[in-house]
Amino acid sequence: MDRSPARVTLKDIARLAGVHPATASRALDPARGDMLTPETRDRVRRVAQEAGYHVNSFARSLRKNSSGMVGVVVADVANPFLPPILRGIEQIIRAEQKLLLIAETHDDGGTLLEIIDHFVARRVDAVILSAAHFGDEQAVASLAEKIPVVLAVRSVGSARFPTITHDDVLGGQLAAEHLVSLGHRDLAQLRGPMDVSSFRGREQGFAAVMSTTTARERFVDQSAAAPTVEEGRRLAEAILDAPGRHPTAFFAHNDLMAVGALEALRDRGLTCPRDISIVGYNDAPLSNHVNPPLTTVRLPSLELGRRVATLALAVIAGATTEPTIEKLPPELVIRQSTGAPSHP
Amino acid sequence: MDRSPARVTLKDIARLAGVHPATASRALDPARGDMLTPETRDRVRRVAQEAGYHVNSFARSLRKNSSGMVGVVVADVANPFLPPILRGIEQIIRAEQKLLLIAETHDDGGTLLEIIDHFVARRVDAVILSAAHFGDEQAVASLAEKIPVVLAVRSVGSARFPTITHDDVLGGQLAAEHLVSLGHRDLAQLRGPMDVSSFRGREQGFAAVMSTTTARERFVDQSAAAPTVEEGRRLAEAILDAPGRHPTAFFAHNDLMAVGALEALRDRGLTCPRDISIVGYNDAPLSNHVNPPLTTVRLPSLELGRRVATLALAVIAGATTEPTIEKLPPELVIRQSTGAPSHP
DNA sequence: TTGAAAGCGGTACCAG
DNA sequence: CTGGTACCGCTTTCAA
Repeated sequence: MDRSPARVTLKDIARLAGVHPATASRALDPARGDMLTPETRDRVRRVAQEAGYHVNSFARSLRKNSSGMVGVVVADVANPFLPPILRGIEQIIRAEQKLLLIAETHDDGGTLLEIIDHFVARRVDAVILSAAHFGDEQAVASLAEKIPVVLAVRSVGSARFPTITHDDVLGGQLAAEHLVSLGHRDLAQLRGPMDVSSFRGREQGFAAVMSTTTARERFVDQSAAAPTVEEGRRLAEAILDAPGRHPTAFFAHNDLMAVGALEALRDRGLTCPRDISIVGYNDAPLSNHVNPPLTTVRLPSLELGRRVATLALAVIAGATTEPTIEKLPPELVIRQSTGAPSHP
Repeated sequence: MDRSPARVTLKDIARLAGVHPATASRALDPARGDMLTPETRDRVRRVAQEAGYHVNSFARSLRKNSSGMVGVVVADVANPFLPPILRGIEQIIRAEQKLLLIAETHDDGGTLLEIIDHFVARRVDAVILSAAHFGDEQAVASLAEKIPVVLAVRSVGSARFPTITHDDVLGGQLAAEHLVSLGHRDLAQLRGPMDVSSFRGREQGFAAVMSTTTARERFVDQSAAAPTVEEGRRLAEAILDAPGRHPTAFFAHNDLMAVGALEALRDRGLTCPRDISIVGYNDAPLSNHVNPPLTTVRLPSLELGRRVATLALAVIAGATTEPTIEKLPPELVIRQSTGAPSHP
């Protein structure tokens, strides 16, 4: 396979069509095509077509100083709630003829910095960051000096940047209210990583409801290092194995963690929801098929993706970057992992 | 936010360091750094560091005619077996200081063509294609004339291109042998889209075993339009609602389809595995937590990602593109959705 | 409406 | 070891 057939350049097309490169450039640009005689334009286009011409996007980008790419930073592609967000973003971005550059941090600060460097070097038109931690404000600020940045899903704490998240506080409230209204009075949270705004919000929304009722929240001093099945199991075990009565309900900050808690129950001969009710978060795929089907909080992720991409486009276009922070409302999905406590 | 602080260029660094741009260029390139006096080199590097210099990758790429990016085409990011593959690819690619460009086809041929165009225009160094259909051979061939292409997961049928897949035929065999050895004699496949090599392979592996035993495979004329829960349910329903006795075992070409079949059983008051055993495929997240936990076929996906990326790198480096086709062996994971037939 | 020329920011080659 | 120079392919003034 000979792979360097000296690619066709604009000059070639110009020569073939008997015009100046500048003219060829105009003919091929839809926006400026009508500066030419239709004949010239069509001739050039036809020649380009036949010769299999493709612009060299480096040259174009170098000249225009814009890459036509939008960078997306996520913590972990494997997180099942991301795909709908990515899809929403992609729908909007592709409609603009731009391409998506996706990178993963694995929640590592150093990797985030590296990725930012890459994105800056590649002059992406904007960065959509959905992997922020509370500590990342500096890094984001310095990035934002160079490239438009939009925060998705997770905020950095302050409202310095345009941000679109799910309303995690409301989500935590919904979970708490549901459990309290079922009659639970002794509840515990299985908390996700506390340096991420999403989990912090859920924690606060939940706690806020607790403080206005006769129910009380079990003090748990640990939180998950990552929102995984293993960590959910670990936290649940710590609570279940503590001396004294166990709580009658768990609010897990994530469906995977909820599943981990389910495992811990099962190991101890407890059943859900008879002994302990569990609310998850995200409505991950198959969470309606685990045993028992999970009561959870569903997020408008596709919509979030679309909005965040639209916002990014607006910022690229130079819309005033009022640091809005918009929160999309979640929805409680009641299934079979929650019920009234059996010994109230 | 002023976003055009006239970015620092190599010329600026050269001026600041009192050297010629060409020298600055050499100082900043690790590969050519030792052509200079250590003092000059370090001075330039320090200046660059302090000034916050980043190469303009367009300029570099224009000159080098290489983008430093590898394009990955997938059918659907939401498919839960993709993340480990992507992770494997990313590990290898990032180690090479290259970036990943990810695009989705949604299994649409037109979209594939568009994406290919984008990738060609952006001069990605290589394309890793894991969204191929049997009909795509032409498109791939024409792409391969311009850019190194490596096929992942799905082949196009012929062995014209370097390809690394899972061994789907073996996977189908494992499923069939397992069910037959449990005593099943009347079995059916819930087939995935038949224009994708993976599903075709599974079908053939399964059928091959059938033909060497006394078991027989129920004729089912439909296959899934997409490997989803809904399609799995639809196919299962068609079989269950057909007149006469139903088979005692299903081989679903995908875990999601298996879950759909589970739904269909439940609706009809049948239970798994007592009435019908089900084998899934992929070992998707949570497939060990559905009810009952799925017997399935596990794929070495991370490994596949790593190999395919390594292969892509080799092809970029100009290694002879002998159109190898390598197949990674899957593994049967026995859980509780399979058992001996109750009325043999 | 079209052509000429300059330059985007680097890198590579040749000379010194 | 370093400087000079040309040029990668395209877009964009400015003139004609």
